[in-house]
Amino acid sequence: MTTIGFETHDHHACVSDTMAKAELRCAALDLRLTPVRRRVLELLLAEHRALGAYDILGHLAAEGLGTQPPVAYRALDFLVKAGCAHRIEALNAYIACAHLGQDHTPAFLICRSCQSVAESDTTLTQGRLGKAARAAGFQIEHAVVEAQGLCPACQSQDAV
Amino acid sequence: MTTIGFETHDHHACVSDTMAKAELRCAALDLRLTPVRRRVLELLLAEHRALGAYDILGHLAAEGLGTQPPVAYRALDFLVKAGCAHRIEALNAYIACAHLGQDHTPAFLICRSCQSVAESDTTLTQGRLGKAARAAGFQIEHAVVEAQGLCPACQSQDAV
DNA sequence: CTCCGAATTGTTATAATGTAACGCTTGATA
DNA sequence: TATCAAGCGTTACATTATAACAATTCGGAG
Repeated sequence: MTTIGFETHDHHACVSDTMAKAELRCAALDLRLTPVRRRVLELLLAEHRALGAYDILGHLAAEGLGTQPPVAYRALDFLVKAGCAHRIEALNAYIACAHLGQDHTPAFLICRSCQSVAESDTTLTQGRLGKAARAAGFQIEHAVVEAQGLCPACQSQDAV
Repeated sequence: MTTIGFETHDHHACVSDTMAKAELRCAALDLRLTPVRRRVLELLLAEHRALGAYDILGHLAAEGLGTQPPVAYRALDFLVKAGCAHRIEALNAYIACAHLGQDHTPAFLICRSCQSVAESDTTLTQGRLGKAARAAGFQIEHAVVEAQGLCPACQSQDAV
């Protein structure tokens, strides 16, 4: 289980690496990473934060890539279905996937102070929730796990 | 860890029991369970399903208890803060708490076919997510755990 | 190469969800 | 009874999301 997001890291490499992986993934799955879709993924990758659909749309509009809501929603839906991005339900927002290529069930750690989001791995059917589901005869298909709180950096700042 | 929601049960008793507990809880906490708030809780309890704010508002309007969105949202916010109801982020909807009186972190099993919702208990800081959070130095304040899939009844029906 | 069909994009309009703000009412209490 | 905080009614608006259809583009079949 690895957590990505709060450590300092080579962000430029992190962005270009992930874009490269996304290219490969889409090619392999015969999905078309069109200019709008590619740009939306870049925008998401540029931050380790969740962005709302209308934030994205603002960037796209500024760059002449689309002005109406469906443009942003379509690109985001594509990226989510392709596994290149995740939707954060608690924020009505989207974030680039930090575990591209691995089949995984994401769990998020969302900082309420700086809005950064870390992506951690979980497994669907193991652990407590899986146990409870089996006991109830419930068949899990998709899980939303989103923890909100304070990231390490913001804990320190609060203490000051 | 107990799961409530998919078993057949004495629903009338389940509703009146929970209303009684809610009365006590609000009295104990010096919170006012006003007519609108009480009615909203009853509406939520009447179903083991999540209801949207505008579903609730529809009922309230039909009963002359309020016609504008803030009426429903205020009552729902009150119930959530009072611990008598939970918000289901993945559905933008609300459900009555099934573990009233126990301090708990709810986890939900949401049937995509019949929309029924079961509430299960989890603990915040134990388990995999807690482990990952501690490893990352993240301090969890609130967790959203929502699994979507098929409840036992709907699994059988699908098989037919 | 050209045409076809499917996928994608452009656009309009609107639906669904959620909140800010302000004034009135009510109920507890000093 | 005067006062004040909490709750409620209402208007108006903000934010998030989608339906529907026309126009365009792309890749492959012929």
